Amino acid sequence: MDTLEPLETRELRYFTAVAEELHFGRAAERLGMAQPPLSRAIQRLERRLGVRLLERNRRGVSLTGAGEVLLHEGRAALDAITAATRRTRRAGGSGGPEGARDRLVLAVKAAASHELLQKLLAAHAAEPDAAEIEVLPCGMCEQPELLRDGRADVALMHAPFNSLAGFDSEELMTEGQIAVLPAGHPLAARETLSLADISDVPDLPPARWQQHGTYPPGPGPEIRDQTQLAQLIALGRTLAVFPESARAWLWSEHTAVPLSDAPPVVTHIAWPAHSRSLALAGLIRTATRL
Amino acid sequence: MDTLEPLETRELRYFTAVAEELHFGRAAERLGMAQPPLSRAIQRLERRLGVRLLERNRRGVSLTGAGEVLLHEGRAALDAITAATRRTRRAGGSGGPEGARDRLVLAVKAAASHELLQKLLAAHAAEPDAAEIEVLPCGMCEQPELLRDGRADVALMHAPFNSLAGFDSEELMTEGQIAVLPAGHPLAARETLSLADISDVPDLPPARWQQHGTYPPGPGPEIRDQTQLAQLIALGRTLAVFPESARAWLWSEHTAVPLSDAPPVVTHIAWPAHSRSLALAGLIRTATRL
DNA sequence: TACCTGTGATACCCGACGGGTATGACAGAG
DNA sequence: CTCTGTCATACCCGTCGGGTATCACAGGTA
Repeated sequence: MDTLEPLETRELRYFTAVAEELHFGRAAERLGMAQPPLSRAIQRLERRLGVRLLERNRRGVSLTGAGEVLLHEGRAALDAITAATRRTRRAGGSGGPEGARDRLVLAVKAAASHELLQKLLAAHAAEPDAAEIEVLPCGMCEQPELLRDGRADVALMHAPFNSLAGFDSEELMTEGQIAVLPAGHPLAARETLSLADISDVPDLPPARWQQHGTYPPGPGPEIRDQTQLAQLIALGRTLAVFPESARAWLWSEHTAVPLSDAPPVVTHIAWPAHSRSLALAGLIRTATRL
Repeated sequence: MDTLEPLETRELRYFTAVAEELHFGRAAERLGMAQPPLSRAIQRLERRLGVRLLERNRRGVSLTGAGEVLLHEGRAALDAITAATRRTRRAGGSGGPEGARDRLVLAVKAAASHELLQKLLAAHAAEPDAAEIEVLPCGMCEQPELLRDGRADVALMHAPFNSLAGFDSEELMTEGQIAVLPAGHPLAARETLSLADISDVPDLPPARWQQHGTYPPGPGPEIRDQTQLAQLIALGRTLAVFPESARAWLWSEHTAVPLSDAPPVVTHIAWPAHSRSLALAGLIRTATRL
């Protein structure tokens, strides 16, 4: 009876599609198949698990408690599977037979900790038998996702912006934060600022980053990347808060003022907790010795 | 070409079996199937990944580098899948429709932190809407495994014995360690001891715990559980080091002597980093307020 | 050398199941 | 009462997972 025969990957993919769309037709389309076999697959899954996952309410579909659990756990499992695929391909694919130099993919928030990254890469390259490092630039908060699904092996993360939950990590650097203001603005003349000073400046409303294709509400300008933000600051339309290392790429129309009470930004090197790769261990050793 | 069609769970199971046995016949037997289809499945897997996983050396099989990667990553993925199955079944299975009280499985090293556990369970039961807690006693080091494959949702772990890598955790308690000696032994008369004092006592060699069915080498007696250890100490054959809370279950033939230089034991409550369960959050809140 | 043994690979067959199309059942909007 | 949108059912087919029988080949062994 309770055979505990494991879920097949395909079933998990089907279920997450339906659970996300809450609509069999759209889910089937997304999966590139017809709707009836999808329905059957979900039914079979529910039968196998002995648990109702979806509530079919004649008009749309909703998740049961168990369905929500499976959606979360299933996503994690699917990530683990694609990570296994990617890392295996990477380990054996490129070079011919064994002996192919190990390759590590390092995910880095574009333009963040640039100097640190330079030093790290230089120091690592100087090591004998160092693995080849591929730098994967990424957006603000996607390092965890990249590590989880195997597109990256190791990442530079920035607390408190990235959560280190679920990863092993080592601290590399701590820095304060600065307010970046239009050079001509009255506040730019100050020696230091507090978060309160800049939280409610009427003529410099905080910019709104695009999140999942949509923008949060508010008065500030809408932006999609850091260059747009830099330009808007230069135009006197907004201000922003950055780690001190951002001074490296400021424009002449920008003025940086230290923030007295902003939480410090801690740069970590982080990797999946179960990693057992020698190449990774070498990189971490190099990083912690910087 | 590079369809990146995901690995099926079955293929992963087959591969890990072969990779562990390094022998197609035995692996097939373990999987309850015949050898030829297993061989074909592995070949197909290698073709799909475009990577050689096993080196067939006419006399036995060995893992390639990519094979080792897939073995590690695949185990993690399989754990994630069985965790998804277990937690989903648990979430929807027991009680009828929704509203069934949440249930959490708490893994605890048997007899460790007993008093803390008592207080935690009492405090939790006093909360309104508290989830039902099932206590799962386990051996010394298996809490991480239980959390990973979903047999448990949360665990009491003891640094530095358990590694917290890959989990979220909160510190609950710190305690010193004690040496537990036969009551009549000369060392038992001391006020305190150091690790050096007890590391090489000829008539009290450290006991050897069974690990994966086998015993490490050495002069000490072989044991399989804590009761056997307690008895051997009472008989004057060995000594042991425990956290202070072990005083609760000492026998009258035992004497506990504080260790001045043993690292403190820190009890944590730990859970999978991706957990999003309200019931779990409630338990953690209760625990940290103790 | 010749043979036996143990190993993984190949050849062939069958039944199960994943997937497609057509259609049904049913609730809600008009 | 019909029309529409939605998921379930019925039925068919091709693929593929699995089994049995057998092959190919390396190492011992007499």
